[in-house]
Amino acid sequence: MREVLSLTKALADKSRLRVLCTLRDRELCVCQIIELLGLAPSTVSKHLSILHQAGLVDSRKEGRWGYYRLAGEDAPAPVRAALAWVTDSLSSSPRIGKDAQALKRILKCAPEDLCRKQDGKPVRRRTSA
Amino acid sequence: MREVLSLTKALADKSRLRVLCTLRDRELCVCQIIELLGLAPSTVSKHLSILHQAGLVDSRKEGRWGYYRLAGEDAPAPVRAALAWVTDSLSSSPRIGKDAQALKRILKCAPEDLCRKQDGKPVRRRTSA
DNA sequence: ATTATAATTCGTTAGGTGGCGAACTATAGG
DNA sequence: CCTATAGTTCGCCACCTAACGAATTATAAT
Repeated sequence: MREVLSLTKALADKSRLRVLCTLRDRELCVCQIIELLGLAPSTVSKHLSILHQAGLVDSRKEGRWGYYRLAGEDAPAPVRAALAWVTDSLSSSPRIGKDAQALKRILKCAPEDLCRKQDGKPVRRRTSA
Repeated sequence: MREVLSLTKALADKSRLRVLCTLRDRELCVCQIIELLGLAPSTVSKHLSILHQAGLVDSRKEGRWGYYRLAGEDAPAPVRAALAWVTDSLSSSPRIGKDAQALKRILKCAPEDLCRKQDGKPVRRRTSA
């Protein structure tokens, strides 16, 4: 019961549903998810932590960069079923469609550019000469 | 998105998950659900209202008595999938097993007896004579 | 009609949750 | 070593929500 409840609680938030749907097709860097949601890094980190604790996403560290992806085939059946249900039920949602468009734009930027933008600083590589 | 979110929020509560699992096999009267959960009638009524608004349960009135059952085959696909996921994922939960046992006991009482007990009054039909 | 009662609605309260910024951690680069 | 930075943790605040009892509604029984 506790495991299922941690799943349903993790799914009971709009931002977290958006993250799961966006991760459906590709692994993403934290800074890319921050850009997508338009929320403070601390907030996004908390969301990802909740998804991770529920077992819905896996994560890996590569240097300073953190990457998240949907839980794989080795995940428990309830987790896999939940992911299938969510991504399926939301596949035709306008909001998720917009996110998919936004992701295309985000993927054109290098991750470091995103992080600079998030600090409110100009992207040096582009502003300097 | 809003519909899915109303579903996940409805599922993100222990009492509501217990109700759904208990309704898996049979329609139940409100007073029986109150007895099962051990919560105040007003609280249970709110829970049932949330489940109903999310489309997870149907209800009918018969005189003073209210009955609830799981949404049927005419329900939208996300609803049916959610119900299948929940009841399936929790089928082996100890808590749900206990509820199934408790339900057997509850079903042996007439509904009116349950309601009297809930008022803290003795069940007259049994205490008298 | 009056009373009893199954259930819901309302008002309140305590605890949970999402949001942010500041401080912190850990890694990359000078 | 020292600075910069990706990400997390912490502290705080605003809002939401589950819980209860009281009041209300609607139906059955006397």
